[in-house]
Amino acid sequence: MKPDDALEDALVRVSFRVMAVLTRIGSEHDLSLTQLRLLGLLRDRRPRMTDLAAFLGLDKSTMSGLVERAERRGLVARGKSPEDRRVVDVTITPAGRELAERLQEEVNATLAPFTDRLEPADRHLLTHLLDTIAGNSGHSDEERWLNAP
Amino acid sequence: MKPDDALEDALVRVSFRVMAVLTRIGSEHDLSLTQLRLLGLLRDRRPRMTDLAAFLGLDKSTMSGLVERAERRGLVARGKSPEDRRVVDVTITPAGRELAERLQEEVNATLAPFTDRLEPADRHLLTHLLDTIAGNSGHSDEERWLNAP
DNA sequence: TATTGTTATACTCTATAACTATA
DNA sequence: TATAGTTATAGAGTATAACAATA
Repeated sequence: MKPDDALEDALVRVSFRVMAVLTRIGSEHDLSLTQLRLLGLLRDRRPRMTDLAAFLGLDKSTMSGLVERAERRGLVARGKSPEDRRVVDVTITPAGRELAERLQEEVNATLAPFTDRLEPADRHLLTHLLDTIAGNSGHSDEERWLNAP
Repeated sequence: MKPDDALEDALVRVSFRVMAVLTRIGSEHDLSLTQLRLLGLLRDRRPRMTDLAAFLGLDKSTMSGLVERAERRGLVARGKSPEDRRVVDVTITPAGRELAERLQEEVNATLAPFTDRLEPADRHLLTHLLDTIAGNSGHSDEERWLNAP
């Protein structure tokens, strides 16, 4: 390991811990990490199946199963597009939205004791630094880092 | 969402991106995120099955399958403990260690372009802040955050 | 022909329950 | 009895390949 990979290592370590929190809270509601993310995505989007697969870095056939199981639980709905009748638009249901909001609150509440180890000024600083490496400051690179299955 | 959950949100967003990198690099070597982590854990440990399950937050039966598949690929080995003949110690093989090191290099190289968006001073600062919230500064809280399936 | 989505298949990951073997 | 680990089973997540419907 190169001598100055300390930041990369810290990022990976913290990420595993955050994922552990998400996995636990998800599983308490019978949701996988992927279903959790699906629900989060749908909160402010109404994508077609192909878009979802691209967002999540999954095959479209995987999306079919994912959405099918979420739909069976009443969390999302599938609607055929009137313009292009091949297309399936996916939407979140009221129940799905309610669950997504509750989950986010639980996640934030679980993370809070750890972020509270920092002074308010350091919290702002950390937020800014994370946004910078994620490319969320100014020009929205968003999603550039993701996917590529 | 409370007005000042910005840090929690940034942590979750960055973590998903880091996980996407790990997932992609793992899958290029036919390794799941869990196998990746298993290999990482074994680099400096020689745990029994039960310890591994606790570390990873998995059931012991899940560990059996995980280790069995890794063993079949020659990445890890199982050895019966001489003291307590119920116990199975898991070790990484030379091939497993080599792969683990290559993977870590790939991960760090993939993350580097993003961490390089920061000045060296900010990189050190971010590392310190991440270590602080993860509890890796001074008293080693380690693993406290993890698991709890 | 090309695109959108589903289905069939196969494998990994995961937990629960039942089991074996030690202690 | 209690603990360490495996096996049997079942379901979710995943990709590949083949397919249907639409463009």
